[in-house]
Amino acid sequence: MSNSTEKPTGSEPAAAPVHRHFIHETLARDVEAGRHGKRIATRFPPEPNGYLHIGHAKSICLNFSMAREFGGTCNLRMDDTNPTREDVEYVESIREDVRWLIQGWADKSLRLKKQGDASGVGVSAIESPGQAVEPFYASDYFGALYEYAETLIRKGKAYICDLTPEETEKYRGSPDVKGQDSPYRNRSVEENLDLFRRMRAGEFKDGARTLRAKIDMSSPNIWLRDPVLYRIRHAEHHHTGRQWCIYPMYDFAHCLSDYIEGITHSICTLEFEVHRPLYDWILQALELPRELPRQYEFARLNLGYTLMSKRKLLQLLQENIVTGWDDPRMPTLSGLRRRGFSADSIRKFCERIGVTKYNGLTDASLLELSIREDLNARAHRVMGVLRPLEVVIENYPEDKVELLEAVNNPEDPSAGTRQIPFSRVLYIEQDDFMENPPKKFFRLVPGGEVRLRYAYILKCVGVDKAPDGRVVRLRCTIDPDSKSGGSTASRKIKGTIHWVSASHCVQAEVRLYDRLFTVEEPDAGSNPDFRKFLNPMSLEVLTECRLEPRLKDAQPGESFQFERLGYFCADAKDTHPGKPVFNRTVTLRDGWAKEQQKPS
RNA sequence: UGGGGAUUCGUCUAGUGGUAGGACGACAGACUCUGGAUCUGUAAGCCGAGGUUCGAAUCCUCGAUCCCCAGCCA
Repeated sequence: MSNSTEKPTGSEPAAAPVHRHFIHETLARDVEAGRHGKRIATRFPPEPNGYLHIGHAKSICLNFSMAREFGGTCNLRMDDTNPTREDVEYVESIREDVRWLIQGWADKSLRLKKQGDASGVGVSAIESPGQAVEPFYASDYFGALYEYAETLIRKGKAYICDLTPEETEKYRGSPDVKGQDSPYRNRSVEENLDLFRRMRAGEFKDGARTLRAKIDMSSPNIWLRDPVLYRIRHAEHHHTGRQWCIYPMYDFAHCLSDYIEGITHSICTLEFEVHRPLYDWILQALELPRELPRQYEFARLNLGYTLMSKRKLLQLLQENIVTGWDDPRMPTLSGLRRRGFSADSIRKFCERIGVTKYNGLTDASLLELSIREDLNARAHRVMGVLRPLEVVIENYPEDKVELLEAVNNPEDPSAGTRQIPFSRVLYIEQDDFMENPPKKFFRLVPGGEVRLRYAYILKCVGVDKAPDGRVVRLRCTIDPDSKSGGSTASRKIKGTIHWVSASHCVQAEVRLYDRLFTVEEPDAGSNPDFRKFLNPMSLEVLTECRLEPRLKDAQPGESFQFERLGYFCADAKDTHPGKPVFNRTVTLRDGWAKEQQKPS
């Protein structure tokens, strides 16, 4: 929340935060009006058919922040009504990702349920330690849902339809052509009940019949043209096994799951706006005793240079374009985590982008800002040379080693200092030396000087080349009085570069990640093949990197700033004791790169 | 051309009849032993046309453009 813009009245402090998005305002109004006994209960209802991505994070943050703000609850619920696409692998990843994202922030609002309980009553996971808990499952309510369906039949508000899928489509009409009533629309309650029970008993094949709501085939809203409520699927369900061969559709299951769990505000994305009349119709048709939940819609996240559809992300994986759901180039929470994004930075990002009904395209720089901001404050600075160029200091004794003091984080004095070894042979970055430098290049050039970070001023006195002309070694000298903190240390030198001592450094693999696509909207347009826009440079693996000694002990997942280069984290999977592998999370802002891009 | 939504700097977002503000990005400068961080400054916007009003981003009318809906997916 930003600060109030209101002027203080008298000696009173400024008023409470004023920037509230429309969902927040709705909830505040409902609490004010005493709806639901002033209670707020939201839910995050992913379908376990893929991994959670940054778009889900927006929804998670929204739902949990509302629960948090109003002292309410937020249920984690698997929206698992389609057995053919769902899997326990996804259930587990979703649990982990949600927990990771909200940990220490909204975990008090999180509601799970006692293992095996199907009542829809939640428990606080952190307030009931030791208790076996699990997410809510829409599939836990299949029994209750079935009863509601029979109730609807008895009320004459639903019927069994024998139309084939193709016929059903034809009868439905099109947006500007009214539908026609199904010939089975006026079956008796008794016949409907009998048929429905036999559907459940497994007497019919997949697709042979459906249960449909009896609403209005001439409605301008297609979702009100007798929508299918139940379909036959002889399939094993990841949570209910072989217990059922009929499964409820989303529209039937979702509103009722909300009702069963006592959800007050059912927040979803814009594409469900046209379903809202159906959400309300089902709940009202059942004439339920308790106050009903209501659905609200917000715009899903679109982020530049990436994809935000589970189907397309799965395609990337199946075509081996990425290595898995947690490939650091993926916009999944597991991918971002592995890339080095903190939960904090993602929450900050979600707060920054706001919540509206405008379907926009969020600039990727906003996400980069969030992680840079976070890591700038927290990450320890280290020196690492990605593409080494050997430097021999001719006026430095061969057997001498000095330990130089370096600060761990200039943004945080409490992070302390460390000692780094300096010796006659060093590595510097190939990019930090140029024989024929362009204007404004102020690093090392033949005959020129540069400051070695935390060490001496270095002068290049000779360049050794391979037969092919490639520079293989720099012969240099140091100004012995120029040691950081020394007598002539304050001599002004334009450039400062990083380095490592050749005999002390650790060799490591570093993976340089870049955006996955070359265009902002790889899936824009009617039928685009987003693979055409894959960025061939989205991953570059460097195996000859030389890092300062302390990095040998980097812990999996630990983040650092490699000075002048960017933020890197030790890969959680491939880092082994003494043998780290680093992922570049994000580069530092690079004024030099910008300078180079300028036309001239 | 049926229905449902949306439209404010390049991007995201405030504003609810009374000076269009913030953030990112861009640009310029200061500072800097990270071309980082930090600081300062600059440019940049109400989809359009009418109307109501002393006064309109805001209210009314008519247009324009974009998104969503014709799964027995969610």
